[in-house]
Amino acid sequence: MLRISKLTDYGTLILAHMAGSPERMHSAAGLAEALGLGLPTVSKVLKTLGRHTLVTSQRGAHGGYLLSRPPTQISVADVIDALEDQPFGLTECSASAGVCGMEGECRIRDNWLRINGVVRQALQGVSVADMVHPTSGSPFGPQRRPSGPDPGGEPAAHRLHGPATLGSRMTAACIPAPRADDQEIR
Amino acid sequence: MLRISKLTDYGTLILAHMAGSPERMHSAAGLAEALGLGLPTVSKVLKTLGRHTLVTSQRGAHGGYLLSRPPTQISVADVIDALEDQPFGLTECSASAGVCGMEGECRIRDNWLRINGVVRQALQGVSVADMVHPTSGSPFGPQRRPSGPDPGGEPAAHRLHGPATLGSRMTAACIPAPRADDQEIR
DNA sequence: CCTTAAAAGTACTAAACTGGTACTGTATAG
DNA sequence: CTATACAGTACCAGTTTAGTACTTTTAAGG
Ligand code: FES
Ligand code: FES
Repeated sequence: MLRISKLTDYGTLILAHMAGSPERMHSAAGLAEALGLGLPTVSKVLKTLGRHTLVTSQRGAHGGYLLSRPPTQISVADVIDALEDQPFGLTECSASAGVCGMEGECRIRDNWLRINGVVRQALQGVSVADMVHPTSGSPFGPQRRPSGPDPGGEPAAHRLHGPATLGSRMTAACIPAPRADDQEIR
Repeated sequence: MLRISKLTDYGTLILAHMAGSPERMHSAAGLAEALGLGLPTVSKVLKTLGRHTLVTSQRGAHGGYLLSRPPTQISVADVIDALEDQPFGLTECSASAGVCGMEGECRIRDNWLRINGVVRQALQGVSVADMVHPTSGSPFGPQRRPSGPDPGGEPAAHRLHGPATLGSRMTAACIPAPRADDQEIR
């Protein structure tokens, strides 16, 4: 489906939120409350992020999570790497070597590898600090940005497909402008 | 998982194979045999591609499928659009408008839209004709190929002679160099 | 006509994956 | 010593994907 998983989406959301006050320690419960997500879910995501050293954790009373590096140094690609358990790549075959017996003769694998590379560059060019910005600044990846017109203007040439149901409340995750009662660890 | 679906992978594979002899009509059975995929599956993919006008079909005896435009004008993004039934976008929320009630206040949606744009550009920069090339040429189009006329006849005689052991089942899909007995419609 | 080849359409099922939850264990502040 | 908060594991239900089967329609050719 060419989508990141919801958990990964939550991850970027959480980190982006934390990037808003990088010095502070954030508890899982506080983040869950602030973002409108379930505590067990947030907890799960943070645990995984911790395992991949994107956040550090402090256990015990008044514990919580802290970004382990400046938010400008955490790219969306990092988040994906941490939360998606399969290696990066658009096709199974091009994601890792050795899974397919035909690698030697395959004529399209190289091309997938290159596509993967370009996509990854794009993802590496955006940090979670960029995400929290109101989109104005952060002119996006230093590299590779095709010199063409801004993709935002993409003509509506391609029709919408199916009804895109999925009527669940919040599909992905949102950063609802920080609330007053969001005090986290005080 | 940030993967395209297998069906989509098959689609690029099939189209890349057809791009090897763009003028010829290919039957679903012939393609299935040549690529080592199941006929019902190939059939399903081609039907969908037809519905999205990437290929045209001819029914009846000696029927088959034909690329509906020059292969240089069919991008990987087009294939994805055709075969993935959800609209393009890395997150559900950024893929289409109106699914999320928080669009107004969301502070990260814009950034996802931009990421989507960059990724899409990368995917649009590669045509199925590029895919069949031995990776040497085709320095990965900056973006949209000039929609001008296709450079005409373009040899397309990329006939590598290959053993094509075909025995092993492959995970994704491979282009095993075209075989001698791959005559399709004769 | 009649037969045969081939695509179109519909529907179903098994398997895999995802997302979410529960429960139990461990560390730390006060 | 107790309350708090993270860690790890396991499980389950819902969804999605991939593949198959069956029926119908179209066209060519004798
Ligand atoms: S979550 Fe839907 S727009 Fe931000
Ligand atoms: S299919 Fe695995 S390498 Fe081509």
